[in-house]
Amino acid sequence: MTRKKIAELYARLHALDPEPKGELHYVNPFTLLVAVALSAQATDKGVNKATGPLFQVADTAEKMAALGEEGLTEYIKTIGLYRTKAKNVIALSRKLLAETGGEVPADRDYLETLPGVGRKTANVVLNIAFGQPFIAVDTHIFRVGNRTGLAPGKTPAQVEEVLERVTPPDYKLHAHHWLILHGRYICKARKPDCWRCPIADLCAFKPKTPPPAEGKG
DNA sequence: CTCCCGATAT
DNA sequence: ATATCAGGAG
Repeated sequence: MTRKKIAELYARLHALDPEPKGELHYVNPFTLLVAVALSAQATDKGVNKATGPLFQVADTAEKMAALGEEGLTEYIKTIGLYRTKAKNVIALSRKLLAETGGEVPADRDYLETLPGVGRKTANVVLNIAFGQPFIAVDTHIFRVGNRTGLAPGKTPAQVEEVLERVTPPDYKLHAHHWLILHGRYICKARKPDCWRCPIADLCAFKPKTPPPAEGKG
């Protein structure tokens, strides 16, 4: 995609949503870290349903560690991959407690040493909790980057590298949310709503199926 | 590459 | 019924 088209793409997403926000619930960097760790292969709504009661009881590494694996499991049983997640969240809470006193460091290399925390989760925490211009590539952004031609890549790491390189500096802080929200509500995995897409004319993907029939208005 | 794994949309 | 959902580890 040309630099001109890329600038136009971001300008439109910006105009439509000047202050885009994520939909995972959290109250501090630690709860954001946990919420994102729980969100792998799960919906935001499902995660929020579980973290509501959970964070009321445990909103710090110390309290989370005190819950223990069995205690945490009772809160997150409704989330997919819950056994692995319970193990990881308790382990990362204990690790933070031992190594930083429970504080979440704004350091990507350190964050990636935590169990259950990879590149994507670390980038989300740095971007959302600490306001740093990193672009976390999740399933939505991976799809949007490839479909549109904005950031093609065979792996999330490649897509991230391209996004980092082609995204104008002024847009880097919000690029993550713009692209993820676009992917969630317009550029959907199964049936993308290209007919109401604000950047369709800039996009490499051309749908074969026509828009659904209008209800009588 | 496989495994993990319940809820929801289609 | 099945694809998908704010992935990460072995």
